[in-house]
Amino acid sequence: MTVITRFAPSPTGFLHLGGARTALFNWLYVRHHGGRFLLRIEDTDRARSTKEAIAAILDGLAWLGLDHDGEVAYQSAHAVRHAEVAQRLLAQGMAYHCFCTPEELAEMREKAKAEGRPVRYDGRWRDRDPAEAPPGVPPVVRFKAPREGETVIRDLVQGEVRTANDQLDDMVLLRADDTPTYMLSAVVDDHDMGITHVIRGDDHLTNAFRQTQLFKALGWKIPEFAHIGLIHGPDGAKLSKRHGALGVEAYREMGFLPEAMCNYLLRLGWSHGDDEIISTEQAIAWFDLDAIGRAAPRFDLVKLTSLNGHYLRAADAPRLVDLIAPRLVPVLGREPAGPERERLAQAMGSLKERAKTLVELADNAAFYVRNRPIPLSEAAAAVVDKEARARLARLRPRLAEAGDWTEAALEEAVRGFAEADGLKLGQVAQPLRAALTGATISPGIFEVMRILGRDEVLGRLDDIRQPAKRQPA
RNA sequence: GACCCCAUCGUCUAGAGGCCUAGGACUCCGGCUUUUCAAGCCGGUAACACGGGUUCGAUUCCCGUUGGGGUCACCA
Repeated sequence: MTVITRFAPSPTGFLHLGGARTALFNWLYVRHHGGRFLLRIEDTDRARSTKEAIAAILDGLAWLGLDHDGEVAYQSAHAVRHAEVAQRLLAQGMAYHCFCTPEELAEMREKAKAEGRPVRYDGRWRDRDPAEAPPGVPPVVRFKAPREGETVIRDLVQGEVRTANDQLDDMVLLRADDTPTYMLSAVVDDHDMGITHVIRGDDHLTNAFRQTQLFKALGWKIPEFAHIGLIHGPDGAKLSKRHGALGVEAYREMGFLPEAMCNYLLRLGWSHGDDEIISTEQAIAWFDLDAIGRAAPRFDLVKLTSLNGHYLRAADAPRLVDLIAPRLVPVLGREPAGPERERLAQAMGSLKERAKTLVELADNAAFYVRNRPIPLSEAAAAVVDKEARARLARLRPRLAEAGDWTEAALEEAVRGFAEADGLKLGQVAQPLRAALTGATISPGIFEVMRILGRDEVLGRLDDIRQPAKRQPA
């Protein structure tokens, strides 16, 4: 049997973390077993669905590298088919017209609540003659759900879960305006698309019971279900706006790499022994549903950040230069060009060890391409006091005359100077660092000098002699 | 409230009756290295929610309690 899964987001917002993880699991399951991963936009609520949301979801998936097979399906395009299925159920006596008004329903709910009874539709039109229908009330079509017995689903993650049928009321299939509801659309589309495995958030677990009943009534094969725990915030409650729940594009903006995001999301609720760093290839080879934990995991930005640091260090220089180039526009006024990019590429090796996000990386790299005179941080300004400036002034000719502009030669020159002056290396290196990078923290100073080049180094040393002309950082 | 689900360090988790003196990762704290900061390496703090069973033996199985979560729309 070919495995066919789907990711079926409703386009009412960005691709949030939970959705991204659901998509990832669906994608991995298919890539592992061989099969098709379909994408279906559940836009049956046309009032809340937007083009922007669809674009954001598509962008998010593309960024994460979760490519789907075939064309994107839009659920709204199948509305006629869905309605036909409802009519068929109606004709077979497995569904019925309900003439309750919204007000009547609200009243029913309130009364049940007040009496401490479960809030459900009481089935008052289930066996009533449509001839008794009140005038002017357009009916909805409700599913005639079984009232006895129980519905059991064998969930691939949650195990066997059962619910008494009297806990489930008669759901609406077709609204008063004849449009299909989610419950109907999802079942019909899953059947029509040949979905074999429904992997989705745990919040759909109760829907699985109703959908199972519908599948049965229609005489269709029921797909396998796998309900994965929802991602929770630090306080244990479902990730929501109040936790600052963000779309994946926000994490991209914060400087996270897609591979770090995928690795993090994969390890959130799923594990393979003690493995932490897992490549996409390994993930495909190892992934399976039975290793998914049943409990809801909490989102931990610190761990994501740490993982991102790892992938940043593993990334190659040209790619990182490409990624930070747009982030350098604020300091350069434009994206870095040829020679600047070359300089950045050379510096990337040691720069990436000092950053956990692309934001940090760009910040730390900026001094390499800044125009002179470079601004000094407060701490750096404090380092280059009068004495330190005098020291640098004495060092300058030595550098100007240095034979080779290699790290070894530069180190020898600076160390020799420090020794001759009876100084510790740090007493020379820190002022030098401040003058050349504008900060008290940077990669090794000799590497910085080498990459900056003799002219730039001497120029920046000259700049430091006229502190009055500088702008504060 | 009803129904359903869940429960190992702060967090993500390993563990599928004796391999557990409960392992790994992140965080945190030390140390090494050192021109700063990282990275790296070494070391440390930190958990089986509670109560009953079952068993020669429970983190692992069963029941209950507690705690947490999810769902109860003409939304998806």
